Amino acid sequence: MNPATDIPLNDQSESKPLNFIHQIIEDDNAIGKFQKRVHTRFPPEPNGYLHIGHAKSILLNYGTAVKYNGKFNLRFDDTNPIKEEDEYVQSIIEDVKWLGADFEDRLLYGSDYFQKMYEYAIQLIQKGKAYVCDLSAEEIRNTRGSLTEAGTESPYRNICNRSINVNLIQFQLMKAGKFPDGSKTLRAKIDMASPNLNMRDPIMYRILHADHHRTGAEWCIYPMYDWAHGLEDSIEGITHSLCTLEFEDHRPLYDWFLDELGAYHSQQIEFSRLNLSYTVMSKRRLLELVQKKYVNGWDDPRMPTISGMRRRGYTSEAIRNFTERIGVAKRDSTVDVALLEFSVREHLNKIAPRYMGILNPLKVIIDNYPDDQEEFLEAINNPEDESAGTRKVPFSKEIYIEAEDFMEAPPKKFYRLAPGTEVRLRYAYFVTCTNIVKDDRGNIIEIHCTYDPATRGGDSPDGRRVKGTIHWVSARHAKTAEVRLYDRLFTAENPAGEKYLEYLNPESLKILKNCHIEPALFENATPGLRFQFERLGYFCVDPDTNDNKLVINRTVTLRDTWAKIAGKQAR
RNA sequence: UGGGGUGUCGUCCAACGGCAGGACAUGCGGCUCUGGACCGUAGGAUCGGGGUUCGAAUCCCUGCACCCCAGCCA
Repeated sequence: MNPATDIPLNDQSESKPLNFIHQIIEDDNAIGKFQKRVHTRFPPEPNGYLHIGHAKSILLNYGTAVKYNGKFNLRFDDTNPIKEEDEYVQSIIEDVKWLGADFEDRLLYGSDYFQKMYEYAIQLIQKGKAYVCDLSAEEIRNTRGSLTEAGTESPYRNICNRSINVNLIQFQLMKAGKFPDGSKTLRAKIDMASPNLNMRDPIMYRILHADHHRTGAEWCIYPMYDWAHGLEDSIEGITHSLCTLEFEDHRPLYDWFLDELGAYHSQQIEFSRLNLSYTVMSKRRLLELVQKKYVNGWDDPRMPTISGMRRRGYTSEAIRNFTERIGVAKRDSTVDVALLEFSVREHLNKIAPRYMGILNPLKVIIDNYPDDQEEFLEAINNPEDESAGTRKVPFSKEIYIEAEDFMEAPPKKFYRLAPGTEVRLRYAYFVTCTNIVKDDRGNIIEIHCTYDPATRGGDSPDGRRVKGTIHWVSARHAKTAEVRLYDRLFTAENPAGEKYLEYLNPESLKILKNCHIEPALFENATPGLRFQFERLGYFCVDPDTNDNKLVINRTVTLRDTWAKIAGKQAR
């Protein structure tokens, strides 16, 4: 700490340019606005699971609070009982915590302020700035005007028709449940001719005889977003109220309410939401994918949800690094999913222990290896982390290798096993392919090799070199696992529009039931374990795992240079 | 055609009147018991047209393109 400022010195703020929001904050602090206080919040509606776009917002809000030694609230914006559920509240709390955004004891609910909001509404009515309107939903729509034409005033708008006292009584009767749903609203009296549609006497309260997940049947009038949100920020003393671009048009209304009430006034700042290539990010569409079973729930590893990514094996640190890299701005943008995957690989490379596992097995018999012999060869657990140590991997006469690592007629630059070629079995021996066994239809069933005993451990005493090193698992010692391979959910870079379902990737999930893994992994395999299958990618143990079945998810593949070369050769 | 926003490498973000830079992606090379990781290297951008200025991505004018808004959703 710097004793003069109490600000942590470890951040890189001098070296990195400020994003535009932090620039605003520093300008604010320079003139002493908010007494140099910074207090942010993440205000989700509990009507769905959080996705990576929310992660951007959470980490921006939390990171901003940390950077300026401020506070961060988690506040549920739960003003619409029809759409909201406790299940969503619980999942959101879990996700925010998992991301590392610490809201301390400030787990808050907009619904806790309903009484206060009600009292504020009475204040506005008393000021002559709000009125009860009997127009139906359709009538309100018809009198709102259009983008280019002014609206017309409600007949209930003017005090000549309805005195302040009558409005007050009507509003109290609304709250008391005397009217059916949709029969009346409380509206702000602003300007039906405003070019900003949000200012055309916006609705503050609607009647909804619905049970709320927290307040039950206590209320039958519920505040609208524009009315509620600024008050929630105000009540909590939020300084910088960060939201996405589509609320820019709402800022004049946000300001109007707070100014008319003379209430504490936080500053709304808008930034552009995150779009990611090859996926969809709207709650509506994610809900549809879940409800129509295109995926297996909100936490399906193909989903861009926080819970899906967690199940897929992504780390919160990787997601944090990703959101750092993408920055914050106001222009519409679609981030390449490759950047996310890079962040995931980068972190997993440092922390994931390595194991060997065979996804598509091909049996290899080492003819000159003694039938009953077995030995245990030393393997490095993580070349990026010496403290991860080593382990012993069993070896025997019959092993499995990856079917893709053998070709009868190899193309140029294929550095793997082929008739007559020698490769290294990782941490084991050099082997040379001597024979191929096929079935009646010509499919390769197994291959035969000879090994060089002098190369034990993988080094040749005579200094001869091999181009390729492949992974393997001893057949006798192998354990079986189900491996789920995930690919992008959509085939289109931007699956936009109403026909987005047409771009669903039919190959986004492939289940391999006969995978062979080394015993050390089997012993350590508890759900959530993240590891690398050497040469294949990063994987994790899925919670579907039980005593009878080990289920493994592929998180992300390793960069595959050979696939690129092979792809070019095919073209 | 009202109002509010936004235009910089393929993508995302910087440059705050003074050499357009970084990351990812891509190409090439090196290294390697993971064709991984890592290292090096190359190509690649200021929406158009005017103007101000010694000097413009940045300021002014003028076009153009894209996004958002007519829920008793948030």
